[in-house]
Amino acid sequence: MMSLLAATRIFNGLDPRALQRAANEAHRKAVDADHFFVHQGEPALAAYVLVEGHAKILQVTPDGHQVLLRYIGAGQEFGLVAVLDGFDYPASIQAVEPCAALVWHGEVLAQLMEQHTRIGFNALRILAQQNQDLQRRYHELLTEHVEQRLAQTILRLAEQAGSNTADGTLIDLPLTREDLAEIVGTDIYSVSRLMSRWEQRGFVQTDHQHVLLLRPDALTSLAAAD
Amino acid sequence: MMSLLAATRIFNGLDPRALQRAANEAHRKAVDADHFFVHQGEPALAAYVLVEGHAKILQVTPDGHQVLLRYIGAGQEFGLVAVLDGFDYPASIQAVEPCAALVWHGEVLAQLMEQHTRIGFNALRILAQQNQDLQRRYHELLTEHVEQRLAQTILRLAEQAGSNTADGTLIDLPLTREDLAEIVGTDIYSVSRLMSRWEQRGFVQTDHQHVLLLRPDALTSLAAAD
DNA sequence: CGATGAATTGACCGATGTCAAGTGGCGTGG
DNA sequence: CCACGCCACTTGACATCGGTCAATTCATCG
Repeated sequence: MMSLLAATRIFNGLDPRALQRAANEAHRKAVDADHFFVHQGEPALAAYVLVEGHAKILQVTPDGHQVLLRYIGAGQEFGLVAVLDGFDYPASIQAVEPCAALVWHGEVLAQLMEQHTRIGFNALRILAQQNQDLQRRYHELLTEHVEQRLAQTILRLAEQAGSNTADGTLIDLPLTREDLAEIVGTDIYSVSRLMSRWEQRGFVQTDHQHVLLLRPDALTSLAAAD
Repeated sequence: MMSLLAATRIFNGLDPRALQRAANEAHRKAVDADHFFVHQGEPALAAYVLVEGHAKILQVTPDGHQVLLRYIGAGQEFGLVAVLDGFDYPASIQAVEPCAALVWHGEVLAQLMEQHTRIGFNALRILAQQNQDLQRRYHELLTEHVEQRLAQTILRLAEQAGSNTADGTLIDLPLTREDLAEIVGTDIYSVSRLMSRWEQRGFVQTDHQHVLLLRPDALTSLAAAD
């Protein structure tokens, strides 16, 4: 478990003794596919590091509109705001397959941070990167069209959850048209139309909730199109 | 200067000796209206706390498209990523009026953080709040129309930079139609049309780069409209 | 008083969201 | 094992929001 922790961004660069302490303080939590680790709006009491499976980070509006912010995989953390007082979880975390995570109570993690400033800097780095990522996508949303954003999205997913096959890169996630629509910020019809067109042109191949990326170069140029 | 620092989010809650140390390490930097403190993409070497004036935080795309993320005023900080190695500024900071700021070199601030974990937690809190704010606006962008977003924007600006007058809340910033367009993510024509309509209905009153908010309730209900 | 930049307004059109109808595949239960 | 129903997906027709272009007015400042 310690080597596992050493590979995470939040515990990166810690000396073995500190890692051991962190490991001792952790609990383990498993959830079934489609179930939630945490719900948006709840008081943020604990921070998590995913160790098995993939999960969605998503938000819902009062009117039921859902937005899928991103997917996370093993080694990635969520709920870091738990180290701060008075924060609620800003989003919900839903397992897309059976998942397991390590859990730290917020106060415990805060203590670890006080004694090992490295963890604090790591947390800052993580939040700063999330910020940059969000800013980039915010920008995309303001300035780019649905086709470009969908192309970007598929490239990003292939990068972070893709496995190489003989034909191309297969995205290892159950990915419905609705999921894609919630990421890109459109509806399933527009996604469907674009995917059909790309499939005809041989850029991608889709098969029941799975996407196989054949021509990343083609999508890259679509994404860049002015 | 110490009481000034004590009121900032980043140095909030520090004991006087630590405040004194922080104050000793700071430099002061002034810039004229329309000039920049930092430019997007430059290596982030220093962190700033604005002490006079207002500034814009903005991003540009290679194609010249500009996005105005938010305004900041006295006591607010920017460029905190400078405490981390290898980060570039994610946005540019432009003074909208003559401004002054306190400046810390990234490494100096990092040292302060190591010795006063409180600063680190403050920084985490700031980034977490920025994240939440961005997520909320990301969500708005995905799900809401231009009219709702413009209403939201004006309400937000009135809240953070408004002064109460006999007639209503005056937004104390030079605010062109283009500025609004860059915040909302639209063009000056759409902004102009909406503002005209609202002015006819008596919701707002505009006068050469200034906006006077007369009926916040009306804008609130517009912003909430489904 | 002319020049420059901000703002307005109308006409147009395209991207994209909405609605409707239909296909296909998979799992469940009879 | 079959049939039914559900769910994901597709496709077409249509409506509309809002972005683009063009022309004009207005205000400010040198």
